[in-house]
Amino acid sequence: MSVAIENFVKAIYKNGKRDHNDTKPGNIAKELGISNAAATDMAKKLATKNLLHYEKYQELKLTNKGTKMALNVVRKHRLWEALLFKLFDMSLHDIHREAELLEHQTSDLLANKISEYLGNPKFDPHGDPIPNASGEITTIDTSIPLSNTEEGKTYTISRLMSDDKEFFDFCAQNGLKYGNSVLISKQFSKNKMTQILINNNTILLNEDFTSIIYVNEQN
Amino acid sequence: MSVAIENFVKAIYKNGKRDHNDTKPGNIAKELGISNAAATDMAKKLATKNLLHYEKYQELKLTNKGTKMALNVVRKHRLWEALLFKLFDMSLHDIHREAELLEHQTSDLLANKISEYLGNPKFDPHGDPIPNASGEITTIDTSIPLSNTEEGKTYTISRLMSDDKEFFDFCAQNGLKYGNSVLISKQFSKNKMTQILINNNTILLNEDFTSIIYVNEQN
DNA sequence: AAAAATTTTTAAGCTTACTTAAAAATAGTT
DNA sequence: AACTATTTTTAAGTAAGCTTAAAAATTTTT
Repeated sequence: MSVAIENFVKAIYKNGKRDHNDTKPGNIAKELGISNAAATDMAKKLATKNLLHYEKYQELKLTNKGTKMALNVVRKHRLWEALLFKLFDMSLHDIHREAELLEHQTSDLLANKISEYLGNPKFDPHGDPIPNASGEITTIDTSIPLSNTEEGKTYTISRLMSDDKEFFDFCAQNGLKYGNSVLISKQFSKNKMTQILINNNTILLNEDFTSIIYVNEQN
Repeated sequence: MSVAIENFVKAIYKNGKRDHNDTKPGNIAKELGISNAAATDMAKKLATKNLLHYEKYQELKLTNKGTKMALNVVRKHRLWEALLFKLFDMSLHDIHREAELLEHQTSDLLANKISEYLGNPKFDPHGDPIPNASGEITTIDTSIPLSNTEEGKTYTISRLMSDDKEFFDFCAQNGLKYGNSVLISKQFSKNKMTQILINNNTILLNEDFTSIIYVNEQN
């Protein structure tokens, strides 16, 4: 299976996981930076390969086979992120970009070796869960976006759901890192801003950020 | 530049380094597993990109630009081999296969990070020299094939110049490994066999093997 | 040096993964 | 409900990197 196909099923998988699950060709096209026409073509083709269900004008739905393929690519991506993060001093954004390419050129054998070397980690450096070799995500995700947190409580950062360089640069500068603690100083419901205390610094985040930073409540 | 192009210049580079330097399209085609026609087409195309000099029916010759590209790919290949060898328990053959794919999906930045992490090694696990970031091979290779050694002398294995699984399996079983010592017990000039003593075992090698195992004399 | 064998080149054609442009269907707005 | 805007689909076309088959040139053999 080609890189284009792997990326296609991966895009459907990711878009399907989101709030407003939109997996119509146009959204997948946007995700991949290709034309809508190309996405429709590919969707039809992958339907014949039993990777997804295609019905005109409807959302694209991965079959079990398609989901398995997507999870296998996601597994390799996240294992590479974890390995590069451990070995090298590189920004999360750079690590993501390298993993985006390496994920398609990695045998199952190598993926298993990386996993073993890292002690079979359950999460990558963004806090995203790493599927196991069978394509299952065994961890239960109880985390919530920062936008849904309560004033005065303290949380642990569990996921940074983004690929964006500026976002990661901002995170790196402000200690917004997987595992770190944040205290919610104030929730401004009107303009959907959130004020947090982290590393003894007070910072103010807008919804763009509070919707992609996930946390778990500390007990 | 595409994977096909990178592999093409790499194949010319490798074939150009051999004894009977044959870089005509047919040999490159054989190396890459494509048709002669495809190799001729590609050669013409790469000439327009200033990667090689093409003259009908003549050997293909890399330009400086082409050589630089080839060495950059070779560098990434060998750095991956060195890294995988260090981190994981995998056969040299498997390591080679993974590196063959990863080499094309590796930024210069990542290559430099790998090199740095490994302490800027000069050789990969086969003993092949690793070009530096400028595409230069600074080491001087004084090694000779086992077939040219003298009876009674002891040598250090410096290179295993092969990609073949069976060869590596044989090497692994018999302690034929980069850095190990071999004593030449006997050279049979008639049938070009060589008897060596390694790890207290006497083994007999034919020319297929003695021509690709390189060694340095121990003083 | 001529004949035979091999290699290289040319030509035509294929598949993959795209593109743009226009037609058809759906979704949003008044 | 009708009109408008957007999205999806269809259709035609392109570039990369191959293929096979046949013609042209080179190399090897006798």
